[in-house]
Amino acid sequence: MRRAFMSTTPEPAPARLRTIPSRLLAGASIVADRLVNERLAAEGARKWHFAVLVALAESGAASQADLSRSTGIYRSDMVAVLNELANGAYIRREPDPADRRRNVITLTPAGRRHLERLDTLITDAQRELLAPLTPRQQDELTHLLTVLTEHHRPQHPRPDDAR
Amino acid sequence: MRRAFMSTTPEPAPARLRTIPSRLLAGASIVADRLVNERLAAEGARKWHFAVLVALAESGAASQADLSRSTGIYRSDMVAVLNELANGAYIRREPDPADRRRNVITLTPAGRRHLERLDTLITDAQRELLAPLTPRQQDELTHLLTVLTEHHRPQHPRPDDAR
DNA sequence: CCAATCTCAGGCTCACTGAAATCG
DNA sequence: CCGATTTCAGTGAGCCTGAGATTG
Repeated sequence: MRRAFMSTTPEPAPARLRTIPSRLLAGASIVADRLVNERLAAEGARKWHFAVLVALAESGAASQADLSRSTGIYRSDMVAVLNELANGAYIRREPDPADRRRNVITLTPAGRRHLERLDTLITDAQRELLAPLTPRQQDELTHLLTVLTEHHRPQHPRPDDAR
Repeated sequence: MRRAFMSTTPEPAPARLRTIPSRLLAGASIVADRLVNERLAAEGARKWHFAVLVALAESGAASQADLSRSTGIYRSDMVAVLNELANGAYIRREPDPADRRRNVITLTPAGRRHLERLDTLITDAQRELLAPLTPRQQDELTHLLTVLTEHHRPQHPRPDDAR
């Protein structure tokens, strides 16, 4: 039929599978994650590090539960992420004198610099991810995904009172 | 200091995080997967079951390596999926007389019926997923995701000769 | 000798649950 | 007693690697 150079016969996915939105989303998400992680590896970081640092930079000091809600990381996983960030001296974790159940997480100057480095890497990754689309299409995709996720909230059902 | 009446404050994600395409894709993918899995649970199935059954229905009998390439499931995981499908008598797995390294996987009549049930469930899930978008937007999203994933191939670098 | 297939035995990340200890 | 917070322990899916045995 098609007289192309199918030398190594890649065994294409059936049409019935290729157009399923949930499969396309999964595929795109894997591509995106791979791009992001490849970049962040240069700084020995993972995407959650970036999310936590951004949240701290935007809202100032916060408790772990606050960070969990604003970044979408589960409280259980937050512990490990904060340990890693504290090891790099990017954050400080101190008990809250006003409410001694809480830890207050604070961004250090080193953390702020780290954030700016990660921000560059993340931005590069997004650019590479969206490169095959026109600027107009990039905005449209972002918009459509925003509508989708907003509508299906609680997308992360609030890590804590998820019961 | 801070009065604690903000007990149920949802603590929104920072703007700097909310608009990052890779994060939006991850969020949408989670929503989609949850929707799909909730539906498939009614038949005790998972999404890979559907993918394998579709591939078999479209291309007829195939080896496990073929199925791996056309569905995107890794050869290691394929074994377990085929075991599960064989347990339900949805497929048969027999050695290929022409090439005794291979197994020939065949769809049974029960498998074909199972596929149609799963297809309905998957279709329902896609409809619910895309419900917040207009039909025009649904097509656009599918198109944009297709361009993205096609461009960034090998998205699953061909499970077997990935070396 | 090289390549492909099937299988097992892991790896890691991530979403998610349960429960204990502490505190308001 | 109730509810919120931190932490630990663990599950299960999904993506991915490596290696051995068999066959072409």
